[in-house]
Amino acid sequence: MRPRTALQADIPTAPRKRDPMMTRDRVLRAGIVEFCRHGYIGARIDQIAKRAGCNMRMIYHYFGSKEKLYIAVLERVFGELRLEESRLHLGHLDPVTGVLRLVEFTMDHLGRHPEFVALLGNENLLRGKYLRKSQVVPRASAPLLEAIRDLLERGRREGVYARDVDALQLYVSILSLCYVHVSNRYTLSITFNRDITEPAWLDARRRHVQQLVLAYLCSSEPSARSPFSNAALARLT
Amino acid sequence: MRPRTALQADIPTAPRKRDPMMTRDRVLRAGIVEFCRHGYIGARIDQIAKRAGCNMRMIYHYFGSKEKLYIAVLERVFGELRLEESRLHLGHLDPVTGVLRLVEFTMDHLGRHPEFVALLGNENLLRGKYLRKSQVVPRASAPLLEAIRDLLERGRREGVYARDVDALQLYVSILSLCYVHVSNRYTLSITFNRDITEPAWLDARRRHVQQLVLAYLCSSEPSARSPFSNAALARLT
Amino acid sequence: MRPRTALQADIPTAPRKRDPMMTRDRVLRAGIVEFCRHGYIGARIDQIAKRAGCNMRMIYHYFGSKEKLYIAVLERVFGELRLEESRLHLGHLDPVTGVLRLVEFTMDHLGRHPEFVALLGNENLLRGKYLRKSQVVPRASAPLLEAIRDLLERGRREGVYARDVDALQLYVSILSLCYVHVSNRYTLSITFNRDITEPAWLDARRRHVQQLVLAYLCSSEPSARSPFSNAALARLT
Amino acid sequence: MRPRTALQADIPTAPRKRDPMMTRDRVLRAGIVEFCRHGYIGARIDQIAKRAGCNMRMIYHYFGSKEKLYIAVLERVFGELRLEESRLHLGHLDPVTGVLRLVEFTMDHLGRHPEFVALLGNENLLRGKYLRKSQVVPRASAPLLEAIRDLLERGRREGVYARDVDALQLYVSILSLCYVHVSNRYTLSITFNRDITEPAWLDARRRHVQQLVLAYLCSSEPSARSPFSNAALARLT
DNA sequence: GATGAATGAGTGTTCATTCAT
DNA sequence: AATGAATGAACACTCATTCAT
Repeated sequence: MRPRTALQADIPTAPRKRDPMMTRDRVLRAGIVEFCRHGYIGARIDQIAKRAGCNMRMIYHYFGSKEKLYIAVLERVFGELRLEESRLHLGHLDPVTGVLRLVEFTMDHLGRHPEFVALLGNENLLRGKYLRKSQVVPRASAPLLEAIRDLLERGRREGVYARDVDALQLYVSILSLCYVHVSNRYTLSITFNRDITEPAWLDARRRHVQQLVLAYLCSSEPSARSPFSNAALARLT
Repeated sequence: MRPRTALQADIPTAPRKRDPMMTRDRVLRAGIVEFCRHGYIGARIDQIAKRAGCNMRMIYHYFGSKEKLYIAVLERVFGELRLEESRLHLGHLDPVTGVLRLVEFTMDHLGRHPEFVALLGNENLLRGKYLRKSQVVPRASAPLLEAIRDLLERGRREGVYARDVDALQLYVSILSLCYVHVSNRYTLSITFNRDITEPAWLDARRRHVQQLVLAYLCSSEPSARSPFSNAALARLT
Repeated sequence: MRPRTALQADIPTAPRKRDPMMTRDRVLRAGIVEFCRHGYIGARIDQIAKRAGCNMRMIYHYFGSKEKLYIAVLERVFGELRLEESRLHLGHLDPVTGVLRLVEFTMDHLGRHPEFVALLGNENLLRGKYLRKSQVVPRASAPLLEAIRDLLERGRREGVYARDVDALQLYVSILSLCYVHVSNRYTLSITFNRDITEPAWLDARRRHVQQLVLAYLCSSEPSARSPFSNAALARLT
Repeated sequence: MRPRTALQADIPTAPRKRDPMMTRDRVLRAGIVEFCRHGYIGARIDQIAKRAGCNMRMIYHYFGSKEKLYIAVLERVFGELRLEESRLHLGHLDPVTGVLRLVEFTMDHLGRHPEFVALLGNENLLRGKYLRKSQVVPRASAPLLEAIRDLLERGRREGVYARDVDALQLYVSILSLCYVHVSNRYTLSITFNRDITEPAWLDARRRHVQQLVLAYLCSSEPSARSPFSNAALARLT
């Protein structure tokens, strides 16, 4: 059950006559595709207009400028992610299932939206210049962090999680493990001479990441009696 | 011992007279900065010239085109990474120390070169179009993978590593864990309302990542008797 | 009755407001002048824009590129020639009148459009690179050749023309005799130290060319009894 | 027996060491090729340098500027033509043979040097701007005209030529008839959909032109009793 | 005599944006 | 609401030419 999102180019081709909201929406979705594919600077508004099946002038009519359209795109795409995250209902799942579900969802979402990943990467190239201007996005991720914190706490109480883990560090790790093989799929495939976009490799990666995360959460910190204790581990403490 | 590299904007400002190799090098280093900061499309030739303290024409004299300069930049920056990796001498270290060393180095290198990370991100936005054209880069990463494979094998033989791990998966994970908080430091800082570039957070991250990796390598696969086994884990096997 | 054509620089200077076809036409006519005067490489887009009284950008709006504008210019100028030729109605004239009419028209047209001649010369310098790309021009000259063929045949039947002449050879000769004193008027005037653009000389030339062509068509091939037969003529047969 | 000229690209490839006159000559000959092929504006001095197997700086050393090199090229190429013309010794030939010889030579020379024709065309595009600056060329064609005048006069005296012909008009006609199918070979081939550079067509053309010229010279002016006299001829007188 | 480095003024072309209808 | 025309500021790249060795 993989929800479809606006990232696919499923913009209706027939330009409905005189349907303002429709046109606005078509422009926005065309913008998502264009900005994801070419970044902010690389995006061409005549291409967006063409893809939206409307006049370039319409884009200015509805969004005012390239920058404002771009910000609208950022908000839409982030909003979708946060919305879907909220639907995971992590608070209703047991700690292990919850973490695994989050990993699975994150990997699926990024895997299904490689161009959203590209958009993110581009926004970072711009040092967050536009995301910062958004009124909505910066406030939206608190619930997720709270849900993770809750999972970790419950896991500790139930004795299934052995460590005291920072929720943000954990989420950044989960995100990272699900992100780079998507964001850097081209350079990785080239430098390691291996197509890392093939389904078999991606399946292996999902298992690998879930085991990584769980092994960490469920094992205890290294100690003198730990089987993998040695001199090098001293540097970790 | 953290070697400084060309990524910092430490290009001598005084345009030495009639020093061809010097000029070429200054252009290359100015190109690294400009391409890292603005990506391929956003980079401006005249800005590179200005930063290199030379005439725009010189760039074409030495590199022929924006594209060729960009490829030279990619090769330089990748070459540096691979060179430093080779100096880790992973083959001379015991398995645990070796992995920790690799994690440490990767985190340091990416942390010290956030703009190299941006360059990578941009090259992926372009779908690897230019990296693919390089004659050097695609061939350079085999040694690293071989070194990791060797570490894992020795760890297994010595009984310190419990799992049969794919070297590429492991390296992609290490890279990921060291990469995203750099590549996405702006969007993460904004969405989580927390400055993740501050040294304290980065130190915590280093420990977190090293523990994550080691916990995974040293623990055994989940089994029926495992303390953290439960229904959810069935999906992992 | 000498129709004026676009070759003269009679482009209205006042930039009418919002008249797309007008603007397009003004660009085309400005292009004719600029390309004729400086050739393809020497022509400057900004000069064309200035002459057309519009923005450089408009040229790309209407024609797409310098090359496409140049091809449009070629097509316009050739089209004009072929159109006027078709209006001669050679088929309705008796053979002698027809040939004289064609000579007269060709000399007039080239004489009135020395810059079209320059344009032709330049296209040959480029080895026909652009004319070849035209969809229209290559097909347009068949009717003329057919009309000449008809004139020659009727002349033969009526006994007024003594020779069996190839229509293409004849037309190339007529064209040549009307062409070079225009195309090469500068070098000829310099090397022969004589202004060959003065009306008196041009009038003399017209008579000379008409007599040359008619003398050839009406006389019979040299034979043993021919008054101008001699040893040298042997080489002609 | 077709004399070779500098127009062929027979520039020795080995850059002789320290042979000033040699280098100068190589530059000049490379310039002929480049200017002929691309015209004045289109010619690239780095291409000339490369073809001459020397440094761009040498061109400025020997010729001072692109313009001066171009003028030197004009003088060389014109000088060659006039030199060869003088070797025809028209004064020693009987009138018919002389004219035929001149036609033959002109057709051969232009046919063998299509790129010289292009150079001429280009110089006319520039309105003779550079040829005018030459000290040598403008004065060199008087002997040829004198020789033609002598041929015509002798022909009249001997009774073989029936008309009183202007020498310049005749020469311009001969030149024209030998010139356009070379200068305009591309546009003619395209517009008439026929390859006019094939040997068979050129052979036919030579015969055609010689007959055309001789028919004119040897026939008398049209009169009332002339077989080809009709109403239309009235306009010729 | 000979060379490679260096330069400034263009050149065709592109782009986000505004005007007029 | 919607459109096509029009614009000015860049942009990558080129060229004849000069400088320094």
